[in-house]
Amino acid sequence: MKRSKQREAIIEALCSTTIHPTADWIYDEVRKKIPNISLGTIYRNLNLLSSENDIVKIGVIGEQCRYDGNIKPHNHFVCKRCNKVMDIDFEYDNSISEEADKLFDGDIEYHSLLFFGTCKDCLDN
Amino acid sequence: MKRSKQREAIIEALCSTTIHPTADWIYDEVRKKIPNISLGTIYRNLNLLSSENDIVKIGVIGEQCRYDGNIKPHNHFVCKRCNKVMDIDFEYDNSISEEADKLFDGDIEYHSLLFFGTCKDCLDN
DNA sequence: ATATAAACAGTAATGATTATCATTATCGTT
DNA sequence: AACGATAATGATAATCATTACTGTTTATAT
Repeated sequence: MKRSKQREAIIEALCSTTIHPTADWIYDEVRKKIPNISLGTIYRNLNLLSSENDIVKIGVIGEQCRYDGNIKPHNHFVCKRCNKVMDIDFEYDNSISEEADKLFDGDIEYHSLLFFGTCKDCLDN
Repeated sequence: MKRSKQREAIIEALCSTTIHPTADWIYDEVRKKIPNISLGTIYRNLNLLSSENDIVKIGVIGEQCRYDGNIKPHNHFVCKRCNKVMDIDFEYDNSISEEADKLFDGDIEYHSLLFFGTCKDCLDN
């Protein structure tokens, strides 16, 4: 894998925020520094980086895929009303993948735990 | 909500299998009984039923959304190689949504726990 | 400096899902 | 049993996030 300033800018944008952005958001953000970057480059690198486990592909929330620059194991809350994705600090056994792996007839590498509901902002409005 | 034989056939198809099918699979299945049913009807009803909590929308795996007729709380395993979705029998505390709700500044309704890895069939090939 | 392979920008294509709309089916009321 | 109100449907078009393609540029090893 060669270096590229585009890829570095994508990582920087992703790590600068906790909103768990979409490809579009990252595109807008990176264009401030590299105005002619292509949206295809954003997608190509997000896929490449997540396949290398340098970032986390959270999955499709609403219409678009969400990404996370924080690769430390943690869980997410998704607001069903506004589609906001937030980190959720919930102490539970993060080794459940390993435990499940022992019981499962196949190979379990990792897990994803998502909580769904309504965020405070939406409850207040 | 009025009855419709299309919706009933969709529920029947979904409950007849454990493969956690896509809308396309259900479309093919239901067409055996109702040959001129429309794909739009499949999508419309799957969305309606999941919003009424009569079925479960697992989410997008690979390219397409997967559904489950089994609404009893349970977890899923996703094979990253073949995109197969399987039920996984893993005993853990299903009340974590309620516990997380107490700690979270917002309203948590439910959670989704997905395990990712490689299934036995793929490991053998 | 040059070779070569990866990465890029720009654009077109793909394909799952949703929207539209005229028609049909359901169901409570008469 | 016919009626009226409205939910649901089939057929098709539209949407739009993501991926594929192609000719050009860039990084890096020799």
